[in-house]
Amino acid sequence: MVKRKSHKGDYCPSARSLDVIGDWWSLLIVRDAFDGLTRFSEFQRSLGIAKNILASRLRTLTERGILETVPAADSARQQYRLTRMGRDLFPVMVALRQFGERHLFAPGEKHSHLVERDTGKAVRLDIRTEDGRPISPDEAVIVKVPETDEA
Amino acid sequence: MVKRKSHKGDYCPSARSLDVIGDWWSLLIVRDAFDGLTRFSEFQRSLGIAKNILASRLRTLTERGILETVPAADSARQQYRLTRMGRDLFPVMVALRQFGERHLFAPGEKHSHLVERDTGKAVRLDIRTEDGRPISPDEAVIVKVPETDEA
DNA sequence: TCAATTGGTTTCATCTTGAAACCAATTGGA
DNA sequence: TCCAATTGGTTTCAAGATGAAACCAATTGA
Repeated sequence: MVKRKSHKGDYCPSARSLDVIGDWWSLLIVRDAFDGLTRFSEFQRSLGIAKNILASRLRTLTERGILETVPAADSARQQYRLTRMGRDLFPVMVALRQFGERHLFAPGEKHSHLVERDTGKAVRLDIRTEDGRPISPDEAVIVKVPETDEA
Repeated sequence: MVKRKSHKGDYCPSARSLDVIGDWWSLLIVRDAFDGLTRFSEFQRSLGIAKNILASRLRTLTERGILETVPAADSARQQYRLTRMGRDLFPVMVALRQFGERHLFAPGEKHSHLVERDTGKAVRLDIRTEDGRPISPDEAVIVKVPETDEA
């Protein structure tokens, strides 16, 4: 779905990612999948999404390799589960969460938290160089791919 | 814009974030802003977005505190610049980029890179506990806010 | 000074979304 | 075992969002 415009050919990896999961519902579905939901009705109840839209989103997420359907275990129905690729969206979820926590809640307003299972410690994202040094955003620059011979 | 549904009241910070920047164009505009673009025409050329849609997005991003307009420096026209809040979207951009690099490019296919300005070293995201231990996604769990008195 | 560019707005056709009705298959309970 | 409810959708249709193009005032540049 989402025909309006495609960035599939873009050299920017962020743009391609948005091409795959950049609509309103897809990432919320993925979030719920991380939260353990697997069934059509669970997603629908959780999100309050129209059923036709949910069906469409589950279909494209599956086509694109973010979700997979597994025949079942206890039931004749199917389950939707995150693929390896889908699980690799975890940092995106954490980043969105961290931004929301910081800016979108009033002081004192309650929200859910992401913690390590065994210790209960908060989970955070760090931006680092490949050799492990933490850096701040303004020290990072994007190096474009050479199109003709310009840097 | 984007009237279809709101998650403003949601207790999940990710959902609220998607409420603010979760449409097709907004994050691409933010990406370009990180890349140094400031002018209406620059965004339009870079994204190939319809002008009415761009105007609408710039307006709501500004209303929501992601961008701000600064009167100018060399010109009578305005500039759009990331606010502090907007700059805090950087980890989201990096996360999307990292996902795209990993899964959305054919082996050998070229893409832009994010590097530290001074050293040229690649920039990556790490998921860690608050005390700095790196952890994997499946060790993290979401703790919901107690609604009535259920955990 | 005059043409081109910028930064939009308006209009309109097309596409997407959402709500509701509908339906076959599955499941759960009496 | 039988029937009702639930699940996992699809179809239909109205309303909303998007995109292209035309248009326009203000700015800039030569």
